[in-house]
Amino acid sequence: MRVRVSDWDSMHPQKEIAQIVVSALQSAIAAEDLPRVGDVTATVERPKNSDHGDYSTSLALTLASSMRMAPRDIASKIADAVSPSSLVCDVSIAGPGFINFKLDDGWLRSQVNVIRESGVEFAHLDVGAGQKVQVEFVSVNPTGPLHIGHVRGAAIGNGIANILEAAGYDVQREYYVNDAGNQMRIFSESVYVRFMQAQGKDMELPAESYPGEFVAELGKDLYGEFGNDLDGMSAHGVMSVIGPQALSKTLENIRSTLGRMGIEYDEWFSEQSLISGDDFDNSLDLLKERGYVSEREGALWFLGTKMGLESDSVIIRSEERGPSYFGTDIAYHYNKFVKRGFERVINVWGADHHGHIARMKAVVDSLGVDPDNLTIIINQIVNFKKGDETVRFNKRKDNFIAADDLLDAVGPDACHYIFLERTPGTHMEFDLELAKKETSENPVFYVQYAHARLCAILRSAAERKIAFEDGDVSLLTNAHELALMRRLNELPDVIARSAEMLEPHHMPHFAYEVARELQRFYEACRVISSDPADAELTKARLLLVDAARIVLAGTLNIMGMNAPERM
RNA sequence: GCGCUUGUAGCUCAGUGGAUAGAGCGCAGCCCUGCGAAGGCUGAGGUCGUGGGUUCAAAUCCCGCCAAGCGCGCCA
Repeated sequence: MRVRVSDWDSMHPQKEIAQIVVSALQSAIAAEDLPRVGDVTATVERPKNSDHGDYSTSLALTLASSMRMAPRDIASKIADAVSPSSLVCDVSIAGPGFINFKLDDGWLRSQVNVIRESGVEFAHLDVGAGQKVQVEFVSVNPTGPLHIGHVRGAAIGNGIANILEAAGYDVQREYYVNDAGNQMRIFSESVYVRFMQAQGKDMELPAESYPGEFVAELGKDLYGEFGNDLDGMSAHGVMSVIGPQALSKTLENIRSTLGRMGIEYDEWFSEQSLISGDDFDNSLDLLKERGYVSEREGALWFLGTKMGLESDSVIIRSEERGPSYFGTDIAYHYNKFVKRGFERVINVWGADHHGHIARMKAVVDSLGVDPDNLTIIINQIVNFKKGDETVRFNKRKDNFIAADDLLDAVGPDACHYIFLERTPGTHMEFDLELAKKETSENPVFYVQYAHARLCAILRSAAERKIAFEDGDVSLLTNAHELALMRRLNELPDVIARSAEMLEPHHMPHFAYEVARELQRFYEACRVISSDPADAELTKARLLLVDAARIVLAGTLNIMGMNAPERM
């Protein structure tokens, strides 16, 4: 028999209990209390109803048919075989055959000290085992500032990267800069026309152009900087000077917006470098070698149909023989997997690119890389709501709202929280008024307020010169104290699940639950007491408050948010 | 037409094939001589879009249908 617990390697309660279940099952079988079975996966979940304990497994129900026994009988054999541990104080059988586990109060209390000693790292895992993972996100064309729709991808990509880091992966954050191809040429031409207009020349934008204000300003600025030096130069010459300048200014604009969100990239990867270097040629050679390329109608095609796709796609266009966007994307993924050796790549894309997923997976496959190593996360577009009115934006018409406007209006923290709170697949509605509200209607505020309140208590203790380092956690016996400790110790489970499923939305939900448990505790348990008889209890509760502060701040930080000490 | 995504409380959203489907907001009511009331407690509110199927067990998996969003280029 082979028993699989899960893929997790490091210590957290859920996984510990899964191991307890597996050992119990194995020893019950060894003792011939239960029949032998084939492969078994032991899943331990957190029951919805807290009356059912802290953790629960339906293993007995799953085994019932293969063991030809009543589920409750199997459950009781497993439960009897559970060996004692400091983690669990009670194992019981309930319902049709669930085995429920209750965490030991003493263990929960000891964790207060563990959290205070190790900081939020107490919840960090080694499931990633240092595996090289790349998270590529935002990657908006550098032809203008980010708009509000891009902020969701930024929050999600950054959140996933932070979570994977906490789970022990070696994470690289990357922005793919589309600085080659058609779009870039049109951008350069638009900037050039605006540049000439700033000079007073009567010139009109070509049919294909970026008519926006941003490009107009860019042309004006560049004229201010370079106008005199470029006098009398050919159009081509001028463009070759101001084109790259316009690009770097635009990238600087994007970088600064992301910087406001606290997002820093390890690499801004140039599309052009794939062509000027040898990645494009090498990836093409590899595909040719493996038989996935053919020439037809003057163009070079990727034979997607050979991989089960509906159609083939152009790699090199017939007319000017330039690589298509898809062509360079092949080279880009070749570079990621083959050249740079990422074991796993996660791309966060907007919903308008979902048609590209199957193609990209097929490309990776045909390059000889397991397509499962490429995960593409699609975030649906966002509707913004102001009161009852839906705010529409449209890039073509240039009436889009800049990401910076959103950050000005509601702040980076609210953006992180609200975008992370919903799963990427929801066609979500962002309520602008709510995000701004400084009341408990707004979960962002509720959570940050809870943290500020903890800090206020600790400040107050400091002012009263209460030293609590030597406090005794065994005095923490109140139901609200225990409920809070239970919650704090979920963080490793939450990180494990978020990392495994690549689902950042568990983080804000957890942060909210911590804040709520905290407010209940605060309401029920006076922390700093003026009664000398309570001096020891005060110290113990301050230890708990400090541990809660560490967990809440750590959670917010993983979400890319600040944990304010005052508000 | 084809493909992808979504459909759960009045609204915004969670929900790992499992136990009585949850939370927030909103609504009704209640609670503070002290650490931050920017808070806490209680209650009402559901044909899980719809029709079949698989299963000991389905909001969850499979198929059909309906509705919404997005995409189907030698654009990126």
